[in-house]
Amino acid sequence: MTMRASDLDRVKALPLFSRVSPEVFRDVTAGAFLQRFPAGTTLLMEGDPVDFLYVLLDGAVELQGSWKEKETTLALLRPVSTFILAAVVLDADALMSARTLERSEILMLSGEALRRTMKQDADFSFAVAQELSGCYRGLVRAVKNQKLRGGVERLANYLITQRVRQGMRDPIILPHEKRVLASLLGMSPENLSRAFASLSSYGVAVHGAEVSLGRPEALERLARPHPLIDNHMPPPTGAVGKAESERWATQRGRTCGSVLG
Amino acid sequence: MTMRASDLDRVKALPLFSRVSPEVFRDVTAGAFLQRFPAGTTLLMEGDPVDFLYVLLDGAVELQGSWKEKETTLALLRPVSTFILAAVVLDADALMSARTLERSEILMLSGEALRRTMKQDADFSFAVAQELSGCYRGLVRAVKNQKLRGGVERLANYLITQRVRQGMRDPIILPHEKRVLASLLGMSPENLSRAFASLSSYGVAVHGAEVSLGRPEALERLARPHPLIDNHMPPPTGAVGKAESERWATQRGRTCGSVLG
DNA sequence: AGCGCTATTTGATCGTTATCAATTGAACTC
DNA sequence: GAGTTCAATTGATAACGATCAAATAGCGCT
Repeated sequence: MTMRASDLDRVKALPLFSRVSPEVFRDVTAGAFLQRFPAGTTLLMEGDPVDFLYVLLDGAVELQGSWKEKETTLALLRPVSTFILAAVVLDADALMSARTLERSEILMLSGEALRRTMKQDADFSFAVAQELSGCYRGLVRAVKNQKLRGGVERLANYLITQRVRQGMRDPIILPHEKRVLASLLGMSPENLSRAFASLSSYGVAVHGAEVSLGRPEALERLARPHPLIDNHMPPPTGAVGKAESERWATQRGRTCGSVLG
Repeated sequence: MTMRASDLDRVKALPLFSRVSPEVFRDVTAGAFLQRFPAGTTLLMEGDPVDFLYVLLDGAVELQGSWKEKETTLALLRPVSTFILAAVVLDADALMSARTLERSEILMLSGEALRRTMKQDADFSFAVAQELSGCYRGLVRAVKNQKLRGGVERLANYLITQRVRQGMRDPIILPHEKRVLASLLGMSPENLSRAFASLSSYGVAVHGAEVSLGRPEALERLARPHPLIDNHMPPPTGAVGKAESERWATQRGRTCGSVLG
């Protein structure tokens, strides 16, 4: 509907769509619509049927899971990212809730059209499979991060990852509220505060959302970042997808959300 | 090479291959070979390039991740399961090590042939995407399980899941060593022992690998199993894939390994 | 500026989990 | 059947993380 041509260009630039023919792109975006949501809007609840592939074009989205009154953040998304691709492919219910953290612009693509197009176009199907592989590997990293590291180590590695993503600038800017970050890192907000405090002896200084990594080498000796857990992707020059960044990690964007922050 | 026709049938029965044409199946299994490994063999190390899609036909395989001398089990596989599909699709390095827990028979399919076939056949690509979606969702469940529940709760839910998988028999049989189970559940072996002990007040009695759930309802009140975390798939009547079981979970086999046990 | 709301920090305490040490148990060898 | 080996259990202790309570800081609003 009311969507700028530049928005479509940004979607087309996603690795999921960058290599498909114009016809296929037209098919899969047929009936798509752009919506604006205020901060704190729940886009999708756990267990809901998923009718659309969501593409975050502006703002911020949190994916969360819950159990017994408890909630945890599974991923934090920044533009340009797609989400709940797996549920769309399987035409299954959502395993995560999605809510906006800020005022957001979100493009919604028909899940049915996406599945139909996949069955007709092997290249597109392949691109979806690559994207899903990237998402899968992002989650593998997240599980390893969660099970193998303690809270302080997770924070230290998060900071180092952010430093790389933000072009080695100092200070880095925390892209989200600390309580949200705490949930992503799998700890209570109180513990995140204390974790920051305990990193002060490694040169870390916090001023609101600004965090200065005074002595990065000292922090790295504690954090011990590892390429098979932390995807130290270079700063995004354009739209980058999970599959892209995973391929980058091997040898030689961002689409389903940065599971490790 | 030396592989029985019945083995190929079992592979063909996987949801990944069940709907493909005979020609496509021939293409993707071209140059495949069957290997037998003793218990404790490392098939693949973290960081290794992945040249094959592995299909576990007999035995048991553990997928594990490591960091700083620590190791954790990411999944335990039983026949018939494929593994490291995501790395094959991206032609990327393995994020997990794979090792046999028992003497195992493993079919190895050329990753290059698989990718080539995907690009030629939309239906096959779609099946791969569905399988990957199932694997992805399995990991989402695993992260929620790990971040939202405590050790005793994870064990309780594991036992309930096993009860369903084993056809509601009592006692259930633990399919793996307790130390491996502990690693899967994200706790030390000592703590697993204590977790079992603390479940005795809910009717759980352990005799070696036999675990009797004396009062399943009492255990369920503690465990609070949830369909968006625990995939209570009915006992396998044939080969079932992750995508299958995820689709089952929605509405209305097992391929990349049961991440939750 | 002053106010009210929320996020964050800090302190104290409690429960959970890991670790070390030692014992028990079971399977296998000789 | 005694002895060896490794898994599993049990106990003691320490590290870690969660929770409650209270104080502080930051922010938008009037």
